[in-house]
Amino acid sequence: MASDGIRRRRPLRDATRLDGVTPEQLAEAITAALDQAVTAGDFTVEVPREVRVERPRGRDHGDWSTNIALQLAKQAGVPPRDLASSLAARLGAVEGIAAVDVAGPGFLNITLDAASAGELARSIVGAGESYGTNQTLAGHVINLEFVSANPTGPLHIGHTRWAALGDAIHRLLTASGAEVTAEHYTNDAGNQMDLFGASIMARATGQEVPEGGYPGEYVDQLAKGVLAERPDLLELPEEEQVEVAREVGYRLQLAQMQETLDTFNVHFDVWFSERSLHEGAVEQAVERLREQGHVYDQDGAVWLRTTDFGDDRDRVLIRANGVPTYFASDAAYYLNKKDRGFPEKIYLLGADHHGYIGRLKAIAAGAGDDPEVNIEVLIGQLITIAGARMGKRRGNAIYLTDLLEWIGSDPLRYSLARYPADSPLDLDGEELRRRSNDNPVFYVQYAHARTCNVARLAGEDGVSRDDGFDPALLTHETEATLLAALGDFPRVVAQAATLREPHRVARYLESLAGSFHKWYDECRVRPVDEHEEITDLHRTRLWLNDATRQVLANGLGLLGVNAPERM
RNA sequence: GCCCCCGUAGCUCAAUGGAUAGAGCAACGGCCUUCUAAUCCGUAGGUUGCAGGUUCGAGUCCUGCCGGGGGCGCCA
Repeated sequence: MASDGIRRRRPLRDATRLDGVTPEQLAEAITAALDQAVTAGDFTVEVPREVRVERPRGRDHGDWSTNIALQLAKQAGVPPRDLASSLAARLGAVEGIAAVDVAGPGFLNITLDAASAGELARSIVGAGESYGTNQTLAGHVINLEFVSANPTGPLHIGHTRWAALGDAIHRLLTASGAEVTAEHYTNDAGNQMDLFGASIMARATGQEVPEGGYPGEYVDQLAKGVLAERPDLLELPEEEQVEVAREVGYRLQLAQMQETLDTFNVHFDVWFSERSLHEGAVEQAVERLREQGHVYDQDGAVWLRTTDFGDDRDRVLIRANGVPTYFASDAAYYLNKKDRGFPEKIYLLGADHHGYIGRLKAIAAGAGDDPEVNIEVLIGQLITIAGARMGKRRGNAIYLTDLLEWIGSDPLRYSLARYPADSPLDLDGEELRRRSNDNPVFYVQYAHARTCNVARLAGEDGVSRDDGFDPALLTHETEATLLAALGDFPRVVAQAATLREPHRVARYLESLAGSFHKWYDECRVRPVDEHEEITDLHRTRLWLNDATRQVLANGLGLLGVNAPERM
């Protein structure tokens, strides 16, 4: 809010309703009404600690509704509609509530008066970027791991969905008060790295890549890069050649991955190297699990008895040849996260890794943790993007860089964040490319650009928020709808964070953009021409316009999508 | 064989156990000397795979089938 020292016209009246009527206040009012009804002897019931207020689908059911009467009717031994009527009579007297209706089997539909509802516009503008943040997950300390690619090639379509969703979940959890570390586990140890080095070396000398190596065209580029950095490569002793190719190639490839993710607006706090676990941590992890009594030796190998914790078979930690398995690294990594002080560890894995859940939980249990509390695995179905060009590249891989060039970061991120992770997805690439309302991202972005345009032109006309605000003027049906949508945002954020479902934010934004466009169509913010006097109606609508801009921007920000000022 | 996910409009997908199951695309029809027509308004489109069960109420939860996808290495 402006702090220009100028007194506003209605400080006294507005001061009594600074935040409008929030869902939380409504819930409290309902609880109070229940208490009063019980005290008055209307019925006897145990008043629940928390009453839920929800936004009905349609405006004809009011601004907010609650099913509390339906829930308590049985216990109270009173017909639900009677119980609802008792509450309605008491709620109707609450300041800011214009009407309370009993509907259907016993729903309570609550309609706010325009002034109370309209106060929200000013609250949102005042809160700015912080509107929507909440404390639902306060106190949660979370390690969020996603993507976790091998650094032996470019990120491909399989990583893309998790990059978009993981980053959005990171933002959602943080916005809901959790302390989150976004982490990428780089699988830079093991046999595949040697194959990677050998593949680069082969291409550097014009040979075919070895059996099981990496055939992609990018390996040629890496070979050139390695040669540019190490012109002496081919003069080195043969054993050193592969090692140098591997290490320099690794560095180049990792840098490229990081650059691509940066372009995709995906950010990690920690890039964790698997190698760092092979300097003692893996052995220590095996010993720690052995001390807990879950490790045994058989056939020359070292096993973890994961069947004790629900896995369908035991797993090898150290092979008979003395080399630790990938699973052993995972165990060490888990203990490392635990030691670094993360009670909650969230893993985002592709559907092809779902067999890993049992093993990860066994590790947690074996380490003395509670798998149901300390581990959360989100499994995402794989996606296909029809029309994606893959013919040119060997290996039929679709790379994230291709998708970024072809579709663009915003439409790609938005499209991936728009669907729940566990639904299989088949997107049409050409549809995502089109700069039209075929793609909902432009619908939402256009709404944002429109709010910016309105604000800019209104400013040129001399309409200023600071000159007046009278929420009682926001009486149009589309204004009530828009305000109700704006008020729902914090709950949507909290729910999306709790359920780890960013698509709820996207769907919400589409609905909000729709409410805005309809309002824009019906209600003018600016004077029609220079002869029309500027009134509080113009100014108050500008508040509402700017509040909408803020929520659209905040919501798009949670998805890692830009909010353009012009389109 | 065992385990996980999915099945909703012609297509891609929504819907904290709630009211008349919703959007977009595709189809058809209306509004541009307009605060930006990437907007808005309207028409049409459904036995939520099938059969039971749980309850005031089920697309949602439970059981069994049918169909699609994925997973079940001393690979990573």
